[in-house]
Amino acid sequence: MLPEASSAAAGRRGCSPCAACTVRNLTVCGSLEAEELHHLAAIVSNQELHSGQVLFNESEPADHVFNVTAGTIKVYKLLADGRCQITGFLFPGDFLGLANEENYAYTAEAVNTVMLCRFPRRKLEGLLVQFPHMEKRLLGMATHELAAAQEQMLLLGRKTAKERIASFLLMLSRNAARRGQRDNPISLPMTRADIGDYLGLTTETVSRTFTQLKKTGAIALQANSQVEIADPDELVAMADGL
Amino acid sequence: MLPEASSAAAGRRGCSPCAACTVRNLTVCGSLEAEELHHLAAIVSNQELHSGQVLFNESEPADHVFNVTAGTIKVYKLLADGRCQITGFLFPGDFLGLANEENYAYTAEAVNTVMLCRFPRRKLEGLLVQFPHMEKRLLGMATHELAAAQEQMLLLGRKTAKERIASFLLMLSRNAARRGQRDNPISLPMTRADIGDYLGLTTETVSRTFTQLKKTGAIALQANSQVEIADPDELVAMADGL
DNA sequence: CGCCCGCGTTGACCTATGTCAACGGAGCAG
DNA sequence: CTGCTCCGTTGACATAGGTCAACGCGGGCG
Repeated sequence: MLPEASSAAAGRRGCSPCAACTVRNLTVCGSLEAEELHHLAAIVSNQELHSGQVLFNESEPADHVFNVTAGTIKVYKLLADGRCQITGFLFPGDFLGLANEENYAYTAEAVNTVMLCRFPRRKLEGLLVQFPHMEKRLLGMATHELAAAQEQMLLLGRKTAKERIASFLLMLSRNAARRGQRDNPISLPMTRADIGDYLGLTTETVSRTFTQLKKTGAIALQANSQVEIADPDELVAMADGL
Repeated sequence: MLPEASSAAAGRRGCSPCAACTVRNLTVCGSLEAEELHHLAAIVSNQELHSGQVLFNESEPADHVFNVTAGTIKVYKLLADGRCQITGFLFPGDFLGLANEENYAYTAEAVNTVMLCRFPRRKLEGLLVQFPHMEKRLLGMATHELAAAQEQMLLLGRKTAKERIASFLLMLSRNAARRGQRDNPISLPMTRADIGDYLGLTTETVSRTFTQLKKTGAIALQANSQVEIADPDELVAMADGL
């Protein structure tokens, strides 16, 4: 199954699959020249995951790093009694698996059908030495993620449920725009429980808050888990606690 | 005042101040050879801050990066109505000011008297090109911070007040150990309000939780804001929600 | 075709933590 | 010495959001 999907993808993309990659410019690979891309293509393999499948578990040996090319991944940490904190949703162009330690610091699980590029960590580290470009890009991406993490801490530590939901919707909207997709009716591939676990709320509170925003006319819920941002200014003001 | 402090520090350390730096091995500078250190020493200047002084404000142009050599810095983000989230406390050996964007993403303020090394960002970026060592180390530090940020999200999103305080104390203890200091009576240079703003709690809740831990015998409050961890195992269990 | 089962929603109620207020001690300034 | 002011602590009370429970819908499977 997997090899088949992999070769099919490679076939679609010609001799160097990476050269035709549609999300390349969003990620590490965007920093490379055609010649360098070949080195990358030589160590990459493709992988497909279905909803609910786990890519790797927290504290497993961190042998690979990945690039999402399609679908949505959630990344989370668990407490002993099952309490869950999702630390991020990853979309096409996002990178995951980077770790200092020998082991992953979190679990990664597919939210819907996901396509990934998979790189053996050792080999990628070898390439980093050859291509400082890439290391620089990686540092930039890590710095960017760090800023996002700090924003999320502000949300988790100090925002109300309404502010959290508003911030979340705006984040998704901006994220979609950054990836070149439409930014207004946004799609929520994840469940209410996932949203709750990301925002430090319960499903019930997420649901109630959505209905509240719907009633005030800030958003409109459409078919297929699409959400229309009816009043963007209002939502922005809400997200910032104004 | 500042130049005086700076030259005094340089004098104490001999011709290349960095060579004698006691926190060098904890930070970026630890990845450099003697020769490389000279390049770094050429662009560094020293700075002193007193309690409450702001090193830089959120959204100010990010022209410098810093290394803490003594004291404690708090780094925070504010909401329009004054709600505050401290995203980190920085101790000797910690690095701050890294940003992708043109501007700082947070405010940095001295908790007590602080000594810093200050690097012009442009010049440091120039050195990074020459010394891939350093870029690698920086990436490692960013990755480490990212893991810490995810841990903090779990804390803010899902832990109870007691679990937060226990986690906080253990974090400080481990941090002190990493810097080669004693790890048991730990010192809390920051106020209860600061601790609250870091843990997403109010001063009152922080205070109440400390007294609760004191009563159960898990910790003991000593003079000079020192806290003794009386029952480490108990505290660890508490921090993990067991 | 009809039955589950997972998901979202809503309601009633509960509680951890926030809010508001008072107070005592330590350090600093006059 | 004396009186602020800041900090930490404690108490009484309020509330946002959690918990528990019920229900409806829609899609996949038998």
